[in-house]
Amino acid sequence: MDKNYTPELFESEIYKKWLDKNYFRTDPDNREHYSIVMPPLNVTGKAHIGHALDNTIQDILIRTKRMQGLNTLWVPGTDHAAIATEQVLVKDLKRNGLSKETIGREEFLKRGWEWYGKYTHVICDQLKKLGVSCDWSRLAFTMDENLNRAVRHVFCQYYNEGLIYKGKRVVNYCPSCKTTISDNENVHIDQNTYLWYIRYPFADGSGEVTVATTRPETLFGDTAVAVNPNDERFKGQVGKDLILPLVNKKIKLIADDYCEMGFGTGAVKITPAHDPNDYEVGLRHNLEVVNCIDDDGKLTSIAGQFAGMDRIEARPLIEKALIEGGYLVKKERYKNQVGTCERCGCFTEPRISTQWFVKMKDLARPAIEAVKKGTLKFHPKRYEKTYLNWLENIQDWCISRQIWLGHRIPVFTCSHGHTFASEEFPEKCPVCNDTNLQQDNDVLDTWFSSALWPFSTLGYPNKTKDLEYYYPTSTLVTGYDIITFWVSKMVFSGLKFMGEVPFKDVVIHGLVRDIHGIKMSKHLGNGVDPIDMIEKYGADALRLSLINGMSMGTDIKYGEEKAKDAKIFINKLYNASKFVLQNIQDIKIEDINKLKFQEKDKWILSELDKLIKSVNKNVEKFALGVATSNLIEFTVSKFCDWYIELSKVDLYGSDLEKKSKTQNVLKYVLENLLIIFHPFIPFVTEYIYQELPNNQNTIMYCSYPKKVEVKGLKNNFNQIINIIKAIRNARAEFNVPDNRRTLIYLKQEDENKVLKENLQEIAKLAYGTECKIITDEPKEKCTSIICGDIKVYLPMGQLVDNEKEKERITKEIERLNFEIARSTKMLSNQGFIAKAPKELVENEKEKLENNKSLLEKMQKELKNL
RNA sequence: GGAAGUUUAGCUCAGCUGGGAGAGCAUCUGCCUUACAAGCAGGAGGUCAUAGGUUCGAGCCCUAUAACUUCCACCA
Repeated sequence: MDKNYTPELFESEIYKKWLDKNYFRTDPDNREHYSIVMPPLNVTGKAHIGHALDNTIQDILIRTKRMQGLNTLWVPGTDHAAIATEQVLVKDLKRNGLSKETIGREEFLKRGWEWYGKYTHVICDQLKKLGVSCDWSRLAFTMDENLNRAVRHVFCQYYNEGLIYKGKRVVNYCPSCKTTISDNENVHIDQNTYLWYIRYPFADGSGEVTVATTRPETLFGDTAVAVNPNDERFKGQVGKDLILPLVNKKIKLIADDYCEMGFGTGAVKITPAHDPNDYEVGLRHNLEVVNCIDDDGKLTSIAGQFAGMDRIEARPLIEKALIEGGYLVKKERYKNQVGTCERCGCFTEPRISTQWFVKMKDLARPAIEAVKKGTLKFHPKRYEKTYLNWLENIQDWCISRQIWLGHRIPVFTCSHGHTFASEEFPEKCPVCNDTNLQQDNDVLDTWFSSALWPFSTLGYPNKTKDLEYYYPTSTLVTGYDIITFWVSKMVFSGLKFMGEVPFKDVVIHGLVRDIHGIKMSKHLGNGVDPIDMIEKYGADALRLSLINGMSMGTDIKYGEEKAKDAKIFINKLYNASKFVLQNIQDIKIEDINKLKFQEKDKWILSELDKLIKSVNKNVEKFALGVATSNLIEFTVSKFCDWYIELSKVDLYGSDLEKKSKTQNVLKYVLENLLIIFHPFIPFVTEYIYQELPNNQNTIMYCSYPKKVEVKGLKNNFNQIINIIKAIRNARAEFNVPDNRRTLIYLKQEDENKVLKENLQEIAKLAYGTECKIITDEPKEKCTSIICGDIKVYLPMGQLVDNEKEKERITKEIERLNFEIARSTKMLSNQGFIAKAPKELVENEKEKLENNKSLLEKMQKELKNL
């Protein structure tokens, strides 16, 4: 082994071996299963650090369950990310002076496939670098033929059950992406704008009504002005005609509850084509719908001189025209929220259009039930609220998108106007046998296909073995940002088409932010590239740095330092392993159960036992960050700091039996440590494991321990640790440098076997030349330390001076007095005695007694000086 | 407008069903001890956001307040 940990030397080689040996591959059998479907990765670009986190969590769960002997399936997959990919392609065409329309739908789709073919492996390769143990033979893509079939099948079923309908609605439309987007993709941002107060004169010249608006440019689409029916100010005027400024056409003053009396001027202009509320009002009052903004976000011919101008750019000109016409009453600064397109950031337009919808009410109900009944659990639980809140206020789902990439809506119309949905491409109209069929032009929202992910990837709509065996999947891991987007849709789809929830546990993790807590973005350039981190520090370090200390569901502040720190720790583990390996070359492996342990062996084994149990428990609870800190703590503070140092006494000693025993314990502890660490840092653990004698082909299939399989681990080793620590303390207090060794005298009140067994260990770890048990006070000048029943004398010659010694003891006496006072106070509290658990009271009493006797001893010491 | 989260050492965060405040990094002191100087040993550093309450006992439970963050929502 190299002197230091150098992951680049073995990570890719190990991954290749895992792949070559087909270790990730699995098929149904008679074992219990554990399955995860990977949230599909967008084939638009590189993996980011969020992907690294998401997939590390999944890999940890999968590897653990695999080692626990379950039939473990992890399905990887990619998503066609239609809108994003289409944008990239369109941009590309534009660069070459082309457009979608010039090359046509077929050619465009062909280019889409080329793109997917080219970039799928890019993102998959990046995941492989991370060490993910998913079954690559099942790599799925939302536009694979089988998944397409699932989409069409589901669509047709919805359609035939009347759950899908075509309807006119005001939807969010992005003029730059040129498609409808869902409410989820419509991001509201704060905006500093103005409120324009515009005068609408009555047609009969009997006065005017002033309305306030944030969007003067939609004025051209106004078809009414509304006031509240109870508003006294407008009594007798409702029903009269108003003149629409700039357009000079007549519109009515109507009364509708939608208009709130206390707000603005009490009158609001109604633009049914460009505002969802106004549209509703329009329906109630049978108003005309006038489109004044077209597909490109430009004003239509109704806007007269402004026709053809961008709606935002036209605003100041319209304002000018209003002023000139004497219509503008005033303009006030105003703060409000506007919708923007999540993808391109430009202002979205609420727009009336014909779209396809899924009726949600009935689908949502069982999905709500599932969480309420606990068949589906969120971790942490608080995210159930996000989920429930959304489903309980569900709107119908707009599933049509005006783009070309993706699943084209399988609805056909014949020349006689018969419309029907068909799973396969139909030859003729089922009603009139007409063969002249026209397919709907729109494609489906990408989430429509991802909603089916947990079963479409397992073979649905075919009744496959995989589907039968692995569905419902066990755990879904994803970020809180797509609970409503995706998780909820999978749940109602799973319940609807499979009759069961798609997964039992939903593990929600937070977002990875930059070191200042700011969201990483290309725009800000504050992103951390996971591949960079892997190249610099290794995949294991990246994984560990993301997981360690993470609290599930909470955002992570991440900086390169974390990867560096993780690498430093792994180096430590690597070196400890190197030490063990170097010292067990001549090991005679024995049954660990048959060894007669020394106290220190029992101690480390009992610590290992605690560790294993706690890691088991925490992984079960998805508290992965706690599990890693347990693992690190054990490795550094138990194994390295103590046991390895202690083991040197026997390894370098002349007692061969002790040496062999120690070798066996070292191997046992290291091996178990590697195994429970493996899911978190798979590469280095496999690498080291391969160096161990008597191993299996891979650590991946070692059985994951539930506890240490050894009896009789009770030990009294802590007193030795305490003695060593006390000596180190005392030495530091007298400023004795570590390289200056002294004799150590130990005086015991009673015969102490543990002490006798560990004299060399104490000497080694407490910087002694030798450790002697004495019966009388030593003659040299010493400092003395009281450690329970043991009194330690350190002959430190000149360094010991009485004043300093007095100071030290006085300090200790002060501390004891404080402790005694505290205990006494507690024990004299009747409430405490009566109500606290007995054990606690007993403990307190014992502590008090101990401290009292220690105090006595210390006082005697002080007197002697 | 509704909802959730966070507030603990200089920094990043742990802290279980209430029972003497923890880790890592940074910092200070001493050490190249043959696994590791990417290291070892020791130290300093906290009114657990604020104010009340419940309790024998509160970082933890309850109520208010403040600051920050996020999600949801059609108010011109």
